[in-house]
Amino acid sequence: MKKPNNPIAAVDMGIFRFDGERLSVFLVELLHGSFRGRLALPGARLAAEESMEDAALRVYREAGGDTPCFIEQVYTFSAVDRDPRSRAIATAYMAFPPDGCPPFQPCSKYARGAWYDVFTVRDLAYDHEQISRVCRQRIAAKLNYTTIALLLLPEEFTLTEMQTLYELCSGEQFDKRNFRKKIKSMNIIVETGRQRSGRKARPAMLYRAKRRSMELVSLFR
Amino acid sequence: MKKPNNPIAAVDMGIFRFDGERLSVFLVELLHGSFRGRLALPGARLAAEESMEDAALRVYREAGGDTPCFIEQVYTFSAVDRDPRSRAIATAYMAFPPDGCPPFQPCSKYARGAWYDVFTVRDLAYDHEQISRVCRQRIAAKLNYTTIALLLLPEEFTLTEMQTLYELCSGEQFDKRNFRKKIKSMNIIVETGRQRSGRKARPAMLYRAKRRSMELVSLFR
DNA sequence: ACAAAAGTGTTCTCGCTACACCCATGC
DNA sequence: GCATGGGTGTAGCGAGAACACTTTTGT
Repeated sequence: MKKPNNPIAAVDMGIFRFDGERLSVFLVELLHGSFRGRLALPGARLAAEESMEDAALRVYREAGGDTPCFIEQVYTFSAVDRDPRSRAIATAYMAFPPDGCPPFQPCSKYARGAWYDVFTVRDLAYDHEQISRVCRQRIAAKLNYTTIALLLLPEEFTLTEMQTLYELCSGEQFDKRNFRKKIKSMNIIVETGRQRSGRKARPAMLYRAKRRSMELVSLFR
Repeated sequence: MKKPNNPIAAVDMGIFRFDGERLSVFLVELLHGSFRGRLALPGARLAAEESMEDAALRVYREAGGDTPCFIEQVYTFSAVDRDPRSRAIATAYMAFPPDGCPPFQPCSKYARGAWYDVFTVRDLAYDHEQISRVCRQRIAAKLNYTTIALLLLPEEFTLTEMQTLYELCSGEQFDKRNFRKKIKSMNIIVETGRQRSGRKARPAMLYRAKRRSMELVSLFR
């Protein structure tokens, strides 16, 4: 019959941010284990009196964050050989830090941590490249029917930045006039009245989210 | 610090079918444990050398099925008190049996099994009512952007049956002419040429899926 | 002055919505 | 013959797609 050898339950966390130009994920360098020295998503074993959601928030803090402005369970990965040391299943979460939070400083269980472009990361530990890809796909999907973009963008953003986020995640280009018309007609953003200058071109209008929560809306496709 | 007390990993399986009138879920009566005598989704602990997907297929067979025509991971449930006996996390899967499969006969670990209307089931064991609801929501969501309906419908079906499925899951009514026009324009079904008679009204044309796999398409909303 | 990015409107097409009556069968 | 559910078409409207030039700033 089945062996009662119980796998370890763990949480792995994809922390994503968008700075107006690039979508990045926060990776840490592992200090121990067979993947020592490799980059990985922050993660932890599930503790006894802790739900996955609790564990996910703990992992987020161990990575150096305080309170995310968004967190969501993504998928559970359970391939038998995904951890060469011991049988482990990992439930992946993704989270976005709020705008203006201090730089992430991971706790001592990691060598260091830094942000990496989501579309070019390679050679992650475990199956974390796959996990990162699934998170990306989830973000891309949710851009089309929620206001998740407003949680990923900084508090004040330009419409060009917003369009860049959509284009990066969908892999296709949009017409500038149609994009702006669509977004403006949706009643989800307001002009701040302020402008962003300092770039070597005409300053852009800054906008902010009307509501800072993820809502279901019909956007593209 | 965290206690290394490792939770049990389990799979719970929502098996759904649609008979043309009602969406049903297969439930078993538990023989053991604190929920003895109660109805529950089929489930099992994850075995040592088995991925979640393997375990899900095993649970499907233990429930009396052979090979599902659709299976998908839905969500992982991990509330600390979801199992009063022991700390357990459950990854929920949903599956649909193929049309014409023999009636389900669950294995000896259950007292019996039967199909129950998804919208009226009550008093399930553990958090299985919640799991069943999340599966339902997943089905409702996927009806709008995939051809999952064709996997839930019998091999030959009428357009009225298909419309009933959409109406039950979405909770709203559709115009018959518009629904048929939309479905026919999508190039996903073909007429069989056969009709369904025996009802006390005009016989209905029977259709079948052009392809028997779930594809991404834009349908409603 | 020129390079760089911001900003802006109109036309056309196609898909969605609303809507009502006749048809084939069982009883 | 009547009750039941099956089947069909059209007109109007709104949303999405295609498309190019002017404006404002930095250097």
